[in-house]
Amino acid sequence: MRKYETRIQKKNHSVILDAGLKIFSQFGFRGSTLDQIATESGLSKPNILYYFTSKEAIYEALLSQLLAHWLKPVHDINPNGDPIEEILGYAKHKMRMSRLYPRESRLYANEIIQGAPRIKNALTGELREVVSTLVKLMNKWSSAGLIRSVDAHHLIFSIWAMTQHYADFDVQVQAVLGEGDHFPDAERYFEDMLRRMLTV
Amino acid sequence: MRKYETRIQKKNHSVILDAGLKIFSQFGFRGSTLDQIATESGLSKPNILYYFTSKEAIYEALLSQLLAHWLKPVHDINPNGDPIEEILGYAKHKMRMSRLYPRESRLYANEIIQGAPRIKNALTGELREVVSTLVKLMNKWSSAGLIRSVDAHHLIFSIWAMTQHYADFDVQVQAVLGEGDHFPDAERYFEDMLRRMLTV
DNA sequence: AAATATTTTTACCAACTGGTAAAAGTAACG
DNA sequence: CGTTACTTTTACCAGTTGGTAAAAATATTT
Repeated sequence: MRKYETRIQKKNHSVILDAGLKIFSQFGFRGSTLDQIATESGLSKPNILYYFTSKEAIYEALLSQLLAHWLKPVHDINPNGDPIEEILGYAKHKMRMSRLYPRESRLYANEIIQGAPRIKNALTGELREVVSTLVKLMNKWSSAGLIRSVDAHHLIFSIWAMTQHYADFDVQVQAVLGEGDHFPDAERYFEDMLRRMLTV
Repeated sequence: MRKYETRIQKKNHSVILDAGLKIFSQFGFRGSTLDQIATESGLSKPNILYYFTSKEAIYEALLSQLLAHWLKPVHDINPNGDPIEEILGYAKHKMRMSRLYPRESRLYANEIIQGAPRIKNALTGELREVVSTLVKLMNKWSSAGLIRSVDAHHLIFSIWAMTQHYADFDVQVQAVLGEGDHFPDAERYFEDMLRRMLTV
């Protein structure tokens, strides 16, 4: 018997996930085919099914990492730090993730737009929980007069909406502004917006 | 010979477009099938292809209305009106459209996320043009000291991002906030945000 | 180098896909 | 009511889809 995971397994596993990410993020689950993933990964279709039991298994392996990935920066928020800087830090972190991981963002967007059929439980579970905690913290801050009194839920939604927009609607942004990196300007605008919203 | 469009044609044409909107907005172009549209519309597949030459023709008929539809409220902006109220009016109008036409919003989102393969020309053409005009107007307003000086392009993006978020990510919003109509709160938050951003 | 475990390829398949041809059915006009 | 124009159904097809079985090829261990 061999070890649990061989070199080859480790490599092909990640090659397939990477190809899957590229294809699924572009076409959604139903619109993607194993043949596309096979071509993209340089492996044959049956070879892919040697590593993953099905097309769905690849997709779910990708999805399962996603939510945790997006929620990680929430946990970096320090309840004892300076409120405005903590929220701004979170927003900036999220924006940076949109720049660095646009495919992940689009995969998530596709899943949500299509009704989140395979992730709804995580949304009403983990996501709701995390948001609830964050909302309580923000409300505590605003009660203490440290930030302006705003609807914390919708503040969070606006952070998500803005940051994800630059990843998911990249084509549109590029069409309007021309090609190039527009994140620096976006970040400046966004920081200004949040400071205005939160400064008492 | 008959008239150009019979009753039956008119009805089935719209029945098919409505079914197509529902299916395409949920699965994107590649992920949708004629059989789904057939089932949804209550017509047989060949019958659908009697009214539209192909699956793509249905999709493009839907797309062709979309951009104009989204841009209509921009043209209601009155350059001689009160700047803040004009921008707010636009934002509110856009938000209302997200509530009333979530399927259209999702269809558009799907198309953009997937790289806008059949609409890119319209983005670099009409959309860019309209945005450019609006940006000039906003810059004039801020030069005249009527609104705060902000990056007009990113202000527009933030309006789009926020409004579309409530349509496209509806499942997520419902998962976090519970089921119900969250547009009133969203609109209140959004109005507050824009006033804060734009008031000198 | 033989034996064993792992990886890849080849050859398939049944279900589904977008689309067509032609016949049958229905509506409307004269 | 018969003719013509329009609509729908039936039967079909070639290409694609996710997936399998089994053999061939390659690594790894002993």
